[in-house]
This record gives sequence, C-alpha cells and structure tokens, in this order.
Amino acid sequence: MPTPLPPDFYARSTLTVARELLGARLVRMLDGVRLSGTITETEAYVGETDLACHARAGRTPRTQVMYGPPGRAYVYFTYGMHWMLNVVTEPENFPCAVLIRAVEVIEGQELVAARRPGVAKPQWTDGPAKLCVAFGITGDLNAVDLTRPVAGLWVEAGEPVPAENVTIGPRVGLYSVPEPWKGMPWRFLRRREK
DNA sequence: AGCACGATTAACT
DNA sequence: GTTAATCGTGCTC
Repeated sequence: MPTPLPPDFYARSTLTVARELLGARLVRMLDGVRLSGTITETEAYVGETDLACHARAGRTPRTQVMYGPPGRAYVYFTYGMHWMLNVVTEPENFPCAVLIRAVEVIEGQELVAARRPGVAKPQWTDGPAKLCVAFGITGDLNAVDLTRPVAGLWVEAGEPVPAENVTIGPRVGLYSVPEPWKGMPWRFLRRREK
C-alpha cells in the first residue's frame, strides 16, 4: 500500500515544504510500472506578492489550482515545449506552490531509460522539464490530488536530508523579475553526495 | 509580448 | 574540460 504524504504536510509554510521535500520520494505509476525518484531540488513560489510566482497575475484559469487545497499538483506548460510540476502548498486561497526541479531516479530505471533515449542517467531528471518527460507528466495531471494514490502520481516520505547537505540560494530562470524577488533564497538543493 | 527551459553551438581553459 | 549566448515553441493574458 502506498502511503502518500498527507494534506497536513503541504498545508504549511511554502519554504518549509520546499525544504522538507528534499529527500522525499516522487512516485509515478506509468504503463503499470512504478517509477520513483528522490527529490533533490525545489523552489518556493509564494503568493500574489511574489512577482516570480504565476499567481502575481491573480486568479486565472491557469493559476486557480494554486488557490485550491494544498497537496494538489500544479502542472503548467511553458516555452512552447516544456511541462513543469509543482505541488500546491499553504491553506486554500493563499496561492503558493513548490516547483520540483530535479529528482534522482530510484525505481523503474528501465522504463525511464527507454523514455530518455540517448540521455545518460544523471541527465534523465536533472531539470524540471526533463523530469516531466521522464515520468510522463503533462497537463493531464494538473490539479490532481497528490495526497491519495488515485491519479498515479504522489509523494512519499523518504530519507530526510540533514541541514549540512542542503544548499540554499536564489531561484533560477527568472529573467525579468525585479528585486527583491529575483534574489530571494528560495531554492533548495541537496548537495551532491560522494 | 512574454515566458519558473533545454539543446546546441561557440568560445574559452 | 568549462561557461556564455541563442533560440525554438505554443500557451497565457
């Protein structure tokens, strides 16, 4: 029996959720195969006042899932070719989310290898759009409930990452976002092991 | 008009 | 081996 992280996990401060998602396990049922990966990089996007967050535009068809209950998926399309996976955080009507930027594939390596032909393992899922390709995540999964194993996508508890292995820095890929939002240290990544 | 990107290329060391 | 620059693509507002 899968045991997804409960709504209470997501109903907290977005920064806390982003930090604690490091080490957690992203699980995807695809073609009858269980894929999973350890989350290694996240970014927090916090409300309408965060000018890097899509919710800066207010409640629109695209952003409305962020206004809904925590623990849902916010999947959106950008740059004409890329899907991105976020998890909705905080109580309803506070539009926030954590972008899942990278995972390390654990289960289902054969299927992922087949989905990422010609790509070496470390590059299978080391970017937010790459992991969506590897795990078969598209707009079909927007707004699904990640706290129950009903949609074939959820997050399980993993191995906690100790503070000394966490690197914190500014979010990336924000081209024209003004300060102070552009420089806010809201990116969390697990330091490379070895 | 403007993207919460990634691959390719071109320049370096 | 590295970093920097370019641009395709189509959805959102």
